[in-house]
Formats: sequence, C-alpha cells, structure tokens
Amino acid sequence: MVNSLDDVVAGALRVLDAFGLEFCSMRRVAAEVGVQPSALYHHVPDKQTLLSLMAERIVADVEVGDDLAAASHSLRGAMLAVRDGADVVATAAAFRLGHFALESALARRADPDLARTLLIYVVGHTQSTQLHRQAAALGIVEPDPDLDASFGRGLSIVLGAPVPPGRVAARPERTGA
Amino acid sequence: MVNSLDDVVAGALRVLDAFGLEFCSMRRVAAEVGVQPSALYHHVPDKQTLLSLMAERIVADVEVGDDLAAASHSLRGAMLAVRDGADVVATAAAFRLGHFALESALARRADPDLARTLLIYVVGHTQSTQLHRQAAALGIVEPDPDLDASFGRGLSIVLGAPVPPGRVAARPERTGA
DNA sequence: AGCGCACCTGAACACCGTTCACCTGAACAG
DNA sequence: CTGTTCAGGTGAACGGTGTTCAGGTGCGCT
Repeated sequence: MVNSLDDVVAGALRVLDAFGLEFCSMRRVAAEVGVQPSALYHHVPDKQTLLSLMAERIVADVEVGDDLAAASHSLRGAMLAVRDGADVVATAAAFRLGHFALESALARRADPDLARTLLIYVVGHTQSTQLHRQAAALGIVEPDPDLDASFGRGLSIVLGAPVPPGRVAARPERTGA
Repeated sequence: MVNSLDDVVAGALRVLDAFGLEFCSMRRVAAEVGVQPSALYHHVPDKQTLLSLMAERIVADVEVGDDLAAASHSLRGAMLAVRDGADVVATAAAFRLGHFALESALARRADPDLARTLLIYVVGHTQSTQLHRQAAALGIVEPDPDLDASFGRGLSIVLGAPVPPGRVAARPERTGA
C-alpha cells in the first residue's frame, strides 16, 4: 500500500519488460504493485494515460544535443532498452504531431520538418527492429544482423546523406526498369 | 450465409470505416456479415490475419512507378481513404522489414535503404495525420491545415531535397544553438 | 477528538478473442 | 436414389479485458 503514481508507472514498466506490451494489462500491473486492479484508477484515469507515462519514462533521459545523429541513436537505444519500448512510445500520445516533447527539442536544433521526419523515422525503424528481434527470438524468422546498420544508413538518408565511411551512396535517380 | 473470405474482409473493412479500428471486433464484423462470431474462424485463423488481409486490400491498388514521390502520395492517399487505414497497415504483418510487398516493389526502383526509409516515413506520417484529424474531428485539438504540406516537405527531405517550387531548403548543418 | 483524504477493497458490468461439439445443405460418386 | 464429403454456420462456453462504484481503512492535520 501507500503506492504513489511513480510506483505504479515503475511497476507497469517492470511488467512491460517482463511480459511485453500484449500482456501488460491493468490486472497484471496491479498484481505487480500488490494491489487490486481498481486501485490503479486512483493514480491514473486510463490505461492510455498510463502508457503515455511509461513512454515518457522510457525516453526520459534521451539527450538532444547539436548532433542529430547522436540524438537519434540515443533515442533508439532508449526504446530498445525496454521490451516493446518503441511500440509503447509510438502508441502513446507521443504522436500528436507537434505536441511531443522530443519533437520540440529537435525542432529547436534543426528545421522543424527535419525534426518531424527524423522522429518518425527513428521510432518507426526501431519499432520494426524490435518486432523483428522478437520474431527472431521465437524462431519465426532468422535474425537479420544488418538491421542496426540499416538504421544508420536510413539515418544518413534523412540527415542529408553524409554517408559514413566507405559506403556507396547509391541512390539512382529514377532508374528506368 | 455462403460467405467467402472476400465477403468477410469486405465486411471487416466496412466496420473499420464506420467505427474505427478500436471497435473493429470480431463480433462486430460477424454481425456486419450476418453471422455468429465463431463462423469467422472458418475463413480466418486469427484476428491478426484478418487485419493483415485488410491491410493488403487497403494498399492493393497503390501503383509503384518510377516516380517515388508519386508512389508515396498514392500510398498515403490509399491509407487516408479508410478510417484508421494507416494504423491497420502499420499494425499488420506489414512491418516485418523486408517482407512487405510494397517495400520490395520500391526496392526494385531505388536503393533498398531508401525504399525502407521512405516506407517508414510515409506510413508513420500518415498515421500521425490520421490520428490528428480524428482528434480534431472530436474537438480535442484544432485542425492543422499544414499537415499535408508537412508531408510533402518531409518527403522531399527523404528523397534528397529537390524541394518543390519556391521553398527554402533550410536544413542547417548542426546549427550551433 | 474529529475531519479529510489518499489509498485501497471486492464485486460487478459489458465487452473481448477464441474454442468446441454439433448442425445444415449443397455437390458429387456409385 | 443413396451415401459421403465438406464448406459454412450455430450456440454455448472459457478465460481474459478495461472500467465503475459503493464502501472501507488508516494516516496527518487542526
């Protein structure tokens, strides 16, 4: 008892990391915190709201500096650190375009359109990465070791193609057939 | 009675368009088709599978030609045409990176990394657009008339910044502060 | 001592996806 | 005409879900 909102969010994140988003139900979170399901509604109006709080926590210590690529990798890392983290961030209020804290932070450093595009890309690719890894862990698909590099290359495309070392920037302009 | 798989998918899409993804339950689809819920499982093993079929149908007549921007707009249009269409496409098996038909089609026309990045961006931005519009329709947020233009600008960023007519391609390279 | 309030209980409501044993009716082979 | 097969459907049930609500308990404050 005597649980605070933080305790609830922390418990929810523990459940998320242990069981995945699919099984992160209010009842499970309640059990984790040691409480009846209805008690959660004393701290949170909604499951949706709880998910948003979890998302905020997941990306809480992503630092947005002047290096956009570094910020992108930082965000990706933060989401990958928690099971289904990218899904939670994507689902959460997160994508009310323009009302997402990280987007504003990025927009302060660069063109707002670039900020938005970058954010969509980073979250989207990371979401796919996590989904793929989970499928691979279940043996449904063999792991793709190129996924991380793929992220970097896409990042370069979005950021303006200063492709890292020794990499062909092959982007055919309307290759006919 | 005498329903085929196509009838089920069509019914599901009708329910989706009328009530949104949140309320697109097997029971509702069954009612729409005029059948008991359990009957659906004669046509489909899963709700997940049904969603995938719906997604395929939503993007079915998107044409991928040599003009990547045109293809992007076409895809966006197809998803926007159905309520929560982008969500369905994003959720569906869709994003097993590399196993998505549209990604392969795009990759045949351009660099695979560009294809992947483009797809993530288009679906992601459209998803946000649709979510925003729905929120606006409910009066939760005032509509943002710039969203469509925003899509175009982001597209230009991904495709290599041949920014359309009369538009400043302002992309500061690590603008210090 | 007594009020307020944060926190919690326990039961209930209306749904959900899915499974199961069973039925129906048309198509087709002998 | 009989018999079998089988796509398609029924109706009940199982174990879950998010959420609500009336009520209870104990701490801190005045």
